[in-house]
Amino acid sequence: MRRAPTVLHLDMDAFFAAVEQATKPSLRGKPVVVGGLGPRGVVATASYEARVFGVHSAMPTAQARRLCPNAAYLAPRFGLYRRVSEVVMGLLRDLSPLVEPLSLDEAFVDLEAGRAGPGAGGEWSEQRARAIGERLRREIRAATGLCGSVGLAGSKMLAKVASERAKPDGLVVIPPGTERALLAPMPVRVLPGVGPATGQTLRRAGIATVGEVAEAGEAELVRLLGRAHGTALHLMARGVDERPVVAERDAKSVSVEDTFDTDLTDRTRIHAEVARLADRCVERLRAAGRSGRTVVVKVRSYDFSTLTRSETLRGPTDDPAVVGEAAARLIEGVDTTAGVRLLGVGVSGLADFTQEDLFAQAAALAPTGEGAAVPGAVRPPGPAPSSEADPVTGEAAVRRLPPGRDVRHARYGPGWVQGSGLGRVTVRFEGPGTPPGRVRTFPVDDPELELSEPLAPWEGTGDGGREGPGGQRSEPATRPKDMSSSGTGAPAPGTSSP
DNA sequence: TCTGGGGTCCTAGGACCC
DNA sequence: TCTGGGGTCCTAGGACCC
Repeated sequence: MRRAPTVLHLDMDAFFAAVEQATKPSLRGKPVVVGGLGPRGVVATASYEARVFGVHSAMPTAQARRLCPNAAYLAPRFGLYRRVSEVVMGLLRDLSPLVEPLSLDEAFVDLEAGRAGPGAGGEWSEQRARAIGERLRREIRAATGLCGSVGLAGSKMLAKVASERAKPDGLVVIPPGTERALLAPMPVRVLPGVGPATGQTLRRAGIATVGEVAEAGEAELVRLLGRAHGTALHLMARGVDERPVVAERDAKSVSVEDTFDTDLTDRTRIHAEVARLADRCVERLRAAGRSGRTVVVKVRSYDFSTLTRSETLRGPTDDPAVVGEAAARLIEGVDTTAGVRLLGVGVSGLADFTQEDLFAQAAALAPTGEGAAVPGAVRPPGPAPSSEADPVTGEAAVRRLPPGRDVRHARYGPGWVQGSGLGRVTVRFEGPGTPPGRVRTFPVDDPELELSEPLAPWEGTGDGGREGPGGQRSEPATRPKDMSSSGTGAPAPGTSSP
């Protein structure tokens, strides 16, 4: 256990919603809900203004609308969130090479592994860690305009507990030595790995607080929860957490899934959807430069019961045809007559692309390497099939103009879709660097209106010259060493640069 | 208007092998 | 001629996390 609080946990505040507010000035200070907007959507993130009404993550969007009808309901813009996340993670890597991202908006940092660690800069102390955390928060705000909360402690678990207590927009240190007393009265749910089911099991055993878990004894916990879970919990409850911060690991599986607005029963349609999902899955697999051996099909029924069927190939593949055929075989064996609300296709048992190459080479050299007989052995050279071309139905058109979507009008410049329907679309014309903008309504097929790429909080809308995606180098020049004393608190509007 | 989408890890049983 | 064990792989399901 560390003697100084040098494990840092960063958690961005209401991340998706905050990015939306940073790039849509009219939404600042207002309730914003980001998530699925369809009949079966759920909330991904609610802004703090929306949380006041009881809206929270994982809540059905329909329920959120009842609780907070006046919020702005927006479809997620993952590409933009990823770009903002990369800037934030870059700031973390300036603190230490040992950064472990947990998601787009969360990461651990091992400060002791940093350049400023012992050997380079002397002893660690609470004061020193706190100063680094506060500076980080200023840098994040200066670079992105967003708030992040920081927790500092002697272990991952406690650092996370600390950042939770720091929210919103704060910093909390849990000095090593104080953790056990701090944890004892807290509910078991704060322990990582304790969810609804484990919480229930513990409650039935008369265990409600972390202190009671600590007193329960390892044997009892193992009996209740199984070997791995029981021993882990026993340690955590006493504040013992030696898990190291580990820089990002390779993914172990890739999967895609779709929930349908209404349940599917038609067999032909189900097969077509599985084929589409297989293609999308392989696209992602290839983009990651990986291949995999096990193909998984997932089916969620009308009653929410879920099953999976899997098949392991003789060798890893990234061939869309091979994955598609395996998925088709697997779905063939599932009774879907009662209705299907979700379908998914995944690939696991991932291998590096290089290994796949060797395998493919070996197979290609084999005398009569029949592709079908040796699944995954041979990949035809063609490109991965592109995903389905959307038919230009009315429904599809609406799908492409979901609330929040970036558009651009030839006369009025960049803006975002506030709503659409009945052949019309309402657009608010504003951007990261502008004051709150006005709303105008157009026919959905207005030739002067086109889809456009998101602007990041630090990208001014200026004279409207849109460069499109790929402006990697137009990212803010993040130089935290130079910026540490110049945090103005506002994102640079950057209106002067073309 | 009940319940998204992307993951991770663990358990357990059966097959198969030594 | 029998109740023996252990390891690994595969499949399926479940809990949990963000």
